[in-house]
Amino acid sequence: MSDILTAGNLSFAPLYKRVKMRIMQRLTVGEWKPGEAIPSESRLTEEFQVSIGTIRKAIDELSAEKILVREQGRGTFVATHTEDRFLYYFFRIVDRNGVKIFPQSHMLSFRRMRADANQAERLQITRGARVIRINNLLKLGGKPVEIDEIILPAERFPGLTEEMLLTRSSTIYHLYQAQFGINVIRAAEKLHAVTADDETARILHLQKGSPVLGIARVAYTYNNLPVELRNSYVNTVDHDYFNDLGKSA
Amino acid sequence: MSDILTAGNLSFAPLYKRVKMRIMQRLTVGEWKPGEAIPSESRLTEEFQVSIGTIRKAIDELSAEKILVREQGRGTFVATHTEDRFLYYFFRIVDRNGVKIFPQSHMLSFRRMRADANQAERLQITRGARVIRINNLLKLGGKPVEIDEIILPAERFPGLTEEMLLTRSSTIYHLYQAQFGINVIRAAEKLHAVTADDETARILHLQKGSPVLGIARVAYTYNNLPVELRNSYVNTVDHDYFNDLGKSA
DNA sequence: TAGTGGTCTAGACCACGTG
DNA sequence: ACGTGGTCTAGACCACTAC
Repeated sequence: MSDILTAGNLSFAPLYKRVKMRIMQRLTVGEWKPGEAIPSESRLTEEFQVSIGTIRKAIDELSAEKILVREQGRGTFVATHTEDRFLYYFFRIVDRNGVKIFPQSHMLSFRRMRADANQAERLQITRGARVIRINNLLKLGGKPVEIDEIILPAERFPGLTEEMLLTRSSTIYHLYQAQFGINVIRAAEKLHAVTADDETARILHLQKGSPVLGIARVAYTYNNLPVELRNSYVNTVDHDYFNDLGKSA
Repeated sequence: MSDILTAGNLSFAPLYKRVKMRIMQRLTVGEWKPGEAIPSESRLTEEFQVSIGTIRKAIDELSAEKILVREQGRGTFVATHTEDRFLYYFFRIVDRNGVKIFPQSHMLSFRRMRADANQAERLQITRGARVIRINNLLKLGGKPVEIDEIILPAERFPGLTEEMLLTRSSTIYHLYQAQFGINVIRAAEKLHAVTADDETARILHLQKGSPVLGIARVAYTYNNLPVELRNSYVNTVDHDYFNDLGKSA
């Protein structure tokens, strides 16, 4: 990703890269929304006045980046945060047998506050800007496994209420998308082992002073724009964080 | 990867998939060795009697999987374990500022032994088969950060000696490749937080009972064949394990 | 049956690295 | 100057989905 495109200059980029960027632009402004089909390849040829091979190469890259999803015989769709996609890309906790199950989320608190220096820097907003802090407990198979502290820039989530989070039926990333048009497509995580503080230990049913896996995440939407901060602590007594290195998928 | 191909049946797979598999076959048997150039695309056209577009699509996938590396104007090469590649794909530890530096490895022990049930299962060998156990200490900027226990199936590493490991000048994956023709292309890791045992704490300059990040890795070569087991413990006081979710690269 | 994405071909021209 | 991979085109046919 770190090439001429992220640098902003695409005047001299290959045609298919420019087509790709024009498609991304239209996704960014919400012309084609998550779940919807984009125009067919042959229609895009007319629109962009390039050959179908060039269109295909642009879409190839976008679908490799999980921004678009192709379905033979049906069309090409803007990626949505279905449970599958969430489990596959953004939730890495597995049980001792390597099996991943869908977590149940329980909200512990919801509060509006101001960004401190660190949060502001990571979210690329000004210090003191309004943010929303959400604390969740995730259970797997009924057992408390992870606690999350989520920080959202309030400006990007206008009208977000506690009620909306309590009544949501699917993942929070799906809510960002459906309610605020924010499509999380990437996240960077830093993991470390720490001693659980007393409250964390209590909530995760661990003894005082137990080690937990800490995860600091920044989630991004199109154009590497940060939209969510998340600090998590995971009880890894019966679960692991799974990671596959060197895979393309 | 989990499609018709890994299932072994490729009679009805698309032509480019069959070409890809024929190329992989020749990599597996060592006809083209890491670092060497494979024949040019136009030469492969003659050899396989398919159009250049089909060859390109096959190579596209292999280079997306980091098995081949294209270099415009020069040719297409079998991927090698250079420092860059190692750092990028198989070494995830960064310092507090997110900067990755190349680790210095110090061998603590080298021993031949027999696989226990768990090792045998993960390496897909028979219980009691000969294995080699290597313990290394990794330092970053002179500070002890990670200890590794590496288990290798002896059969795949004939003639591996302590001496070879002590005198190697590059990464251990490079040694597997140069000395034994084994090219690690993928690894699966499970991470958890644990309390360091006393010896681990001592070696990593941690207080007794400190939390450390435990990593259990299985490394694979072509065709998902496991070739190395690795259990690591990382001092995450000044470092993190970095992971990028949802990226294609 | 019509429309979609998936495969495959054949050829032209460009950009790059090497001699 | 030559050979390499990179881009782009135009068209044919196949496989799948929906109506």
